[in-house]
Amino acid sequence: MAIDRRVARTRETLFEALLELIRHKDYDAITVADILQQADVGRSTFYAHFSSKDDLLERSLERLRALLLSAAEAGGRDPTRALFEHVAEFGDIQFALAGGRGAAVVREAVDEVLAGVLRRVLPVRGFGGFPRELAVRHMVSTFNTVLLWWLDQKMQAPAGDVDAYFRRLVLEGLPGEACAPFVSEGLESETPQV
Amino acid sequence: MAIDRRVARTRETLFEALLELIRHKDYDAITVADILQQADVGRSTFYAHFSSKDDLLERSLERLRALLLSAAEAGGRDPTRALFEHVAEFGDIQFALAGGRGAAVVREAVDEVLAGVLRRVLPVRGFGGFPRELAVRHMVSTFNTVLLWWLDQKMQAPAGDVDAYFRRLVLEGLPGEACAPFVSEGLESETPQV
DNA sequence: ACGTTACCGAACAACGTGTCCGGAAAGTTT
DNA sequence: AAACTTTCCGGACACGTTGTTCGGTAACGT
Repeated sequence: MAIDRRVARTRETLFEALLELIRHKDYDAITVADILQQADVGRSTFYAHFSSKDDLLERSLERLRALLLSAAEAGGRDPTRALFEHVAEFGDIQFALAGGRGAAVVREAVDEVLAGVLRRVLPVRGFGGFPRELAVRHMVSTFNTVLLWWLDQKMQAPAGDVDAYFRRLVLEGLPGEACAPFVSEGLESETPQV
Repeated sequence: MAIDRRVARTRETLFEALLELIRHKDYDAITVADILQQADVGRSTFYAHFSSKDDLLERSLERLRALLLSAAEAGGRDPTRALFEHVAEFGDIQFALAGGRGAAVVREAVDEVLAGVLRRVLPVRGFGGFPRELAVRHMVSTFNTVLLWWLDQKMQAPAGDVDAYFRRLVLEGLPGEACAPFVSEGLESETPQV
């Protein structure tokens, strides 16, 4: 007994309705009624599948997570570049998600995925004095920063260049002269070993 | 004619009531009625001063912004260290703000303050191939990452060490060997000049 | 063709929001 | 201290959103 076509169709419709609405409205400003109208679905039907608007969003993010994970794994030794390229394909969707408050939720999802991948892949020790957790978080936040900057630039640069930016930021940082006078002192000071 | 003491007292009470509630509850889950009860203030009085709960939050953040700005400026050539030290003083408040969803709003405020300071201080060009905006964002997000990591660690390390971490991440990045195999290829590849 | 399951649509209570008002209380001015 | 001004209270109100319920109808699976 396979899944009833109706439930599959209804859920799919609701997923896409939410995404479509997020494109134009802040997530917080979207009501269940809006979703129902967009999806042309009855109220009781909605609550038969999802317990709330947030529930619907979470299920949607599960799909996003699966998408990103498979993209990263398909990238082999170059997972971040694969992610950037993947974003380039589904650009308008991601771009829509980048604005407004709903972005925070999506950002967290991306964070979660990336952190999960990194924790699985990275060595336990050997971060040159940096706590492992801090190193992981730094890579994740840098990736997110580069990605959001790229989206705000409407993805003018090719994905490969963007990935190169990301790598340079993580591995080499910003050139010292450029950051003066903001980050001026303590350059040669010893870093604490924890 | 100075400001009526009552209005000053009422607003102050409401500010602190919101902060106190944020310590224990998610910002989204806090209702106006909660604030009224906590502050022992009438409903109509609340709306005489603030147009909504979000309005109250924004005004609260204005105070936070002023606080951070003065702290950063007082730090002279070492503004980030001054910020870390300031957070260490008012630790429990900041720590409370770090959890839950309300954190996103506060994070944005910190972002805004830092980005403003950076944009005022940093040179227009000379980022070694990095777009200026990307460089600014990277510094801001790295600062936020280090700060949040520190708070999650319950601020065990001294502020000076944390600031050193921040500097090293921005100026030198993570050691290459540590990041392999995640960031493995393209190390010596030329970086695009935009 | 049959039984099963999902959908609709309307109604419902519960809750939160923002506004309005008259009377009481605290502040300010002379 | 008295008169004047402003704020506060607290209760009531209309409104929108949420999540649930139920009988009738349509679509599905076998």
